[in-house]
Amino acid sequence: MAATPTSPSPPVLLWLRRELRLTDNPALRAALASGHPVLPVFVLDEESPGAWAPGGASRWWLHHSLAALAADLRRRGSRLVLRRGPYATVIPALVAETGAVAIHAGQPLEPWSRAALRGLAQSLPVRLHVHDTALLNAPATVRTQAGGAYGVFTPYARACLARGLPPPPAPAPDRLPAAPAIASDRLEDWRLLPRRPDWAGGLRASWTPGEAGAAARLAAFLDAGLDGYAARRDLPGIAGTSKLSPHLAWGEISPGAMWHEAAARGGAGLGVFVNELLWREFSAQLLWHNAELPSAPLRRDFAAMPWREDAPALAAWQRGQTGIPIVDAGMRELWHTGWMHNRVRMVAASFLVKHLMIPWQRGEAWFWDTLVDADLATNAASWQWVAGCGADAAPYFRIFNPVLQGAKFDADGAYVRRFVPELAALPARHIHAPWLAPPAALAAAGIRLGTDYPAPIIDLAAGRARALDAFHALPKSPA
DNA sequence: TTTTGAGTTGTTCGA
DNA sequence: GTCGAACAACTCAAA
Repeated sequence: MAATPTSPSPPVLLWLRRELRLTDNPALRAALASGHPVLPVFVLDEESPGAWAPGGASRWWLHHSLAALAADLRRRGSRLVLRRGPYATVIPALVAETGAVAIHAGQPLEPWSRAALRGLAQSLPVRLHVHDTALLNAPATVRTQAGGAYGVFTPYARACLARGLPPPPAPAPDRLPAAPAIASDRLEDWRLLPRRPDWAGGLRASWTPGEAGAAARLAAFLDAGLDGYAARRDLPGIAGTSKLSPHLAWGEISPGAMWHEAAARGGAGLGVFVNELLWREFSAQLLWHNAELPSAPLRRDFAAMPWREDAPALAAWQRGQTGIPIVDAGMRELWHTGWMHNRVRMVAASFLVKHLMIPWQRGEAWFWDTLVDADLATNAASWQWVAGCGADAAPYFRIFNPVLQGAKFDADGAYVRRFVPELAALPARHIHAPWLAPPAALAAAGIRLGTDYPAPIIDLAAGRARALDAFHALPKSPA
């Protein structure tokens, strides 16, 4: 046989987006199974039509997650390629540049990403294989007996639980067959990290982005045991939640792996913990079936709601200067750490949309920018739920009283003290309503209301009454 | 097709 | 201080 120059075997592209992990990654496994060299790529797309570009906190997270992933790949003889631009131009260019014979990607859940992939599937000269990487159950596969999509959580969860445990997570490969080297952007050049000012100090102190950080977080959470989870997860002053949400948001860990490890440990809180995973999936399938979820109320009659645009009140809420301690503590926790305890999210969100009657989309946008766990589906579905216009929404009269919520879930005031230090010296019985504290108590704590800490920007009872009136005035039953 | 039971997370008021 | 009822009506999901 005549000697012919051997051309390098053409690669397959492993297109990673929100599955920044090597463990339990169906797209990676399929790419490896193809027998071709695997070229992992991440494309930062902030330009596709309708794109929700990552917010500030998410960009910080993404930078460190990509750095961790690149290191994990290097250790396995591979190299992560970074490119920036619209999927519709960057992906075809990568195919042409590398001679790739196929692409393996995760199934996107955001409407704009789905649209981009649909277009690519039509136009690419090679096959685009899409794998379910983000959810326990692909949205299209969970249907009511009538064939429709679920709009109520409990029956949705029942249907998911009937399927039982997902398959065990696949381990990360030891090595990836290297593809020919091509140019990559430098991560630093993407300028995902804040500078001038560098506001990320609290984030660095709170989080370890990346697959290893996710695994360590899960292990620490499960080491503490699931037994008290159902009650402890509601207390913002203690470490009672898993804090895995940002890792899940970027796919550094799979929900299936979380379920498996939690089930292996067992504990009375297991069911509640799995339900939290299913809430994430419920939101994802709501977005899957309602592309307008992030912008328009699911219940159309809410279009008539007399929302108030109130820039000063919105700014006070964003900065944690409303004069309502539990709200301000939550908003400051968010600002400093990129995360807010779930219970406090509900209270702070309810205060914005009910007491202040500011459109839920303003809160959604702020959370999108400041949360390290920002997820399009969860964020939109949760804000709509609080506002009362979402799926399975709270009854209109369910308006959180932030004073009662504080007294109930932060009884000793530890949470408020941590994030609103100017109130730290107030005794617990006054800390959630300093405007009701006797002047002597305020003086003893060194607090001048209106100077050291704001007076409430709204009378809680009046705000509640105004919201109830507005809900009553809504036209009944949508047209 | 009709019926039936149920629906994450709350607050207030009055007995 | 505690407890139960009221707060609307509607939609969903399954039998």
